[in-house]
Amino acid sequence: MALFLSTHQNKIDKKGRVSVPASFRAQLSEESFQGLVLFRSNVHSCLEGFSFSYMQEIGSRLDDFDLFSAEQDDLATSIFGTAVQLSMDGDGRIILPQDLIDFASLDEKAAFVGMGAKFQIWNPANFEQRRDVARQAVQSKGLTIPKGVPKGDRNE
Amino acid sequence: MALFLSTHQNKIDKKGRVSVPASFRAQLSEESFQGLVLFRSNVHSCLEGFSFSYMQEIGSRLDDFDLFSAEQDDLATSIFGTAVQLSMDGDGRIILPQDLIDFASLDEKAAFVGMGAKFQIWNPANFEQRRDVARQAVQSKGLTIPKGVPKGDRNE
DNA sequence: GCTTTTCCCATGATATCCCATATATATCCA
DNA sequence: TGGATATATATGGGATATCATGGGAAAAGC
Repeated sequence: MALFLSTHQNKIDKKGRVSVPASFRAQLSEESFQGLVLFRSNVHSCLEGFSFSYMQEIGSRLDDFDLFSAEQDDLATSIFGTAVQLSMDGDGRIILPQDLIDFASLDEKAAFVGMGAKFQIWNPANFEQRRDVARQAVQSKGLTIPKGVPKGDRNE
Repeated sequence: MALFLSTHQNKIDKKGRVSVPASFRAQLSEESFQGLVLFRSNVHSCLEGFSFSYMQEIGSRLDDFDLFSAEQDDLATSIFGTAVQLSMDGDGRIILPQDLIDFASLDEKAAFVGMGAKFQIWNPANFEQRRDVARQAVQSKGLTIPKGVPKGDRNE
């Protein structure tokens, strides 16, 4: 499973290209499809990035809903209908579609933020505020990571 | 299994032709039959699009209903009875039958909406409303993608 | 005959590929 | 240790391929 770590700021050139951080590429390179999937965050004005196989995993889980059920339809519309599949060029760059650039208020720089199994893409200035808010929330609420469930009992 | 992602708007020319989005074509090209199956949605005023092999999957799921039951008869009629099999020309275009154009209220543009294993074709304006409704439903009902729980152990 | 469908080619926009360069990091050898 | 060389990364730009779309010619149906 991919593990995206740390924050990297890369430039968006005038063709709309951004280099995916090399360490993220290393995580994605284990994939059969050399690329990634982006969609709009439901919470923040940022983009969320996943490996292609993670989307396939979501796709097969959606298959467990009844076909044509309202739940399946709503989820598939809001997840797959708004996702964008991007391939990387030989130098590890993707082209950000204009509507996603607008959604995340990106201009000349994009901050790639590792979130473990996924990552986010932020306008660097907006992310600094978000990071401060998140850190305060963790402190004030005393948030912790739940302890590990034995491997055999996990929902994976 | 095919995985249809993202939303693409393509023009319907005066011959009734529409380009199937290139990424959808790539998914369909793995199929033995180079084409797709369309039928009327039972829920929305849009068209449902499937690969031929996924139609076979639907057929086998329908077999789980009692043969000759009223439900099986209704579903089979509304799905298979209205389905059309369309082939693509050398440039990846299909010709939409007039009755399907009318059913989905299509005019000069068609929005191809990826839904994972299937896709939908919408009038772009109608889809924007549908997308907003779906997003609200996901948030208000708290819908999430279920974790991969073994089939018998679910709380559904 | 005429209409409708299928096939083929042209075109502009865009994405992709390929190579060049700058900068940073790592490696090596005296 | 220190300096030189090699490697990896990010970025820029030009050449090429792909895609969506339009239109015409050939083929098929009525």
